Amino acid sequence: MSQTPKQSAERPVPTSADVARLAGVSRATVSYVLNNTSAVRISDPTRRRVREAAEELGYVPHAAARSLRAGHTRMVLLPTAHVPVGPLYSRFFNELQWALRRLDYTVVQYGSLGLDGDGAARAWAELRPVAVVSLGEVALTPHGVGVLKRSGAKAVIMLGPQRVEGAHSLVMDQREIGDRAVAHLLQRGRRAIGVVMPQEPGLELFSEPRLEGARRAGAGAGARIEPLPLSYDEESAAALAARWRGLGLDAVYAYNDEYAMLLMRALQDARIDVPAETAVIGADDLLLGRLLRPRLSTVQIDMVTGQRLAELVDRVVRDPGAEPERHDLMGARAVLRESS
Amino acid sequence: MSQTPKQSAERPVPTSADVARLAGVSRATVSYVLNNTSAVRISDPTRRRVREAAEELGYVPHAAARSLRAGHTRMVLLPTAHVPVGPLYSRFFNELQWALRRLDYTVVQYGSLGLDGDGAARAWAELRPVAVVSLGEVALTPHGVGVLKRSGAKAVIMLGPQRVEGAHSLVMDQREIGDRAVAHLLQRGRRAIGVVMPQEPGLELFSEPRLEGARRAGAGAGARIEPLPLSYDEESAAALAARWRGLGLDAVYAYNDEYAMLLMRALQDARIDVPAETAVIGADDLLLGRLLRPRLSTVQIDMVTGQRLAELVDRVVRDPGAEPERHDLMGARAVLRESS
DNA sequence: TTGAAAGCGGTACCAT
DNA sequence: ATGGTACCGCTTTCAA
Repeated sequence: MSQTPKQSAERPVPTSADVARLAGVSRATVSYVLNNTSAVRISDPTRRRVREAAEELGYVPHAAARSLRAGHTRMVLLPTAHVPVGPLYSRFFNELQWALRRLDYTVVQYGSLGLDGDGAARAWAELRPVAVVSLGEVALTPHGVGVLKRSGAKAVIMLGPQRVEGAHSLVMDQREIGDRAVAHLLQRGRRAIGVVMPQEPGLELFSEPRLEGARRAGAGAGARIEPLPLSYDEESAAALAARWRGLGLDAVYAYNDEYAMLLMRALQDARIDVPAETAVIGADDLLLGRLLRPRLSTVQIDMVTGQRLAELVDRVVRDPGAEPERHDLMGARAVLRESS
Repeated sequence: MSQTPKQSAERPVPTSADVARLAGVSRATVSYVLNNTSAVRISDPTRRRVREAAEELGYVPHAAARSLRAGHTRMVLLPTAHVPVGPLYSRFFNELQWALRRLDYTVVQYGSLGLDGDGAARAWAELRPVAVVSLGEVALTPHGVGVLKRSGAKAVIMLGPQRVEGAHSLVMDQREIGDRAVAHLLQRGRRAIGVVMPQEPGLELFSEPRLEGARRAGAGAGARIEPLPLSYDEESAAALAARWRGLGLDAVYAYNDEYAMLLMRALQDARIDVPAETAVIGADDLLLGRLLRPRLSTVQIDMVTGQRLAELVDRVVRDPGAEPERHDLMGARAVLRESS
């Protein structure tokens, strides 16, 4: 036991048949004992022998074999491309994992970086998950939804900026955020508004609709809306700040709090007064945004709770026949602090 | 096709036998065609028929059945408890995922929230992954390593604060970080040093060794080291700042940049001059730390690249017999900005 | 109370 | 060039 098991690669993995042999019973009995099958009475001595044999061999059941036989899994697949950053997101994610586990699902995040919509759906379908919950980073097509359902997925739930045919959709309309931000700036008397567009890949799904929402809000008031590409580094921010006065803007909605903090600092370093000369607003309501001076105004976003989403998953799994629902669950409101 | 498939739950999932029947060939032929088996010649017309049949039925192979037959998987399991926050970590994570996919592994994150070391190892072993890479959030015991290896895992790699018997260990000695931070403060002439201890759960694995490193560095110079519990909210920071002068400290190492930013702001609001009265240093070298004034000094941490880790995984999988290696791969160095 | 055996969905050997 | 079939590990009915 204390010896280095360098031959472990050679030794075959113990199966229930090995346990049965060692305990002197049949494989059926092993299964009954280890699964506590209530429909069958097994004598206590036998139970003990089986348990000891399993322990001694270090037997661990083979999940694939089990679910193959069962014809279904309890796997909930969460496809991820980029691990999303931000405390809002990660709190949601942890909640969801925890809640699903409590409902006896196995939560598996499947890295789908570099797969297109249909290829990804195929790869997911091969795993025969009982449910797929897409957080919107990987585009899900109606065809992809069909593939998943035909492969036995009871629930396909899309959490993201847009609704997908055939899937239950939790629509987080990102346009709301841009809308609220710009509406807030308009209300503060601004009329020439920049909208920061992050250059980092993978954010377009969020930044584009936010810009659209900003445009919508601006159009109603005859305001000017100006997209501003920005990379998440100090040089890019400084460059933008250097040509700021030439842009003729009196306000900026900076995608989220991180970009807002970055840009606000660059503006201040370029001697542009915030908020007097230029108002700044972010989004996400990060704690860190309150640490700068002036305190950063922001758009607070209501996120669905992991608990609620887990309940939806479970409900749809139990009753897959129901029509795909569409919930609009995003609420967003501007929070005035000091930067706008 | 355009009709709502509300009966989809009823329709059985198509198997390769269904494809064979529709194409008028045997299951073997289906397998050959769809896997492009080179050892076998199949006529082009047959190939086409099989492909069309598969397409028409929406056939997707069953990964569990395949790996059951094959006797092994290409799954690399990444257990996660809390999704870690921070750009450093998420960049590493994305890199690792990408690099492993390029090496033809399937990357699966398995949520292990609320499982203890051995229970978690068992749950992982059921999936029969070819490799397990623990990022240190879920404690891995020597016994757990044994379970995994006996279940067929070729590589068990532990990336974390401490080495684990039997596993390849990439030791990121967190003590280094506390050590460097305090050494830096000593060098700046400070002698009474607070060490922020986050109260958020799940961080002890990092905060405790960092404190230990701080103590070690302080002991050599006869400095005073004072642990300071702090929650990640403004109230907690304000409360700590309010009693700051009573603590008699002239410097603080604040766990990481986020806590450092929070505390520094609270100190400033309490009219404690940074760095004159109290020096502040964080860790992680976040971009946001440079946005505060004074700019936050920090400890920069070398993280192993995802690429390198993926290569290690692949190497160990190919040659599982090799003795577990132990790499000390953490480099850390203090970066003087303005807050210390 | 326990055992024998079928079968889940693939793959690959051996025939034909 | 293609088909028949044994087998991977486990669960579950049916018999004994």
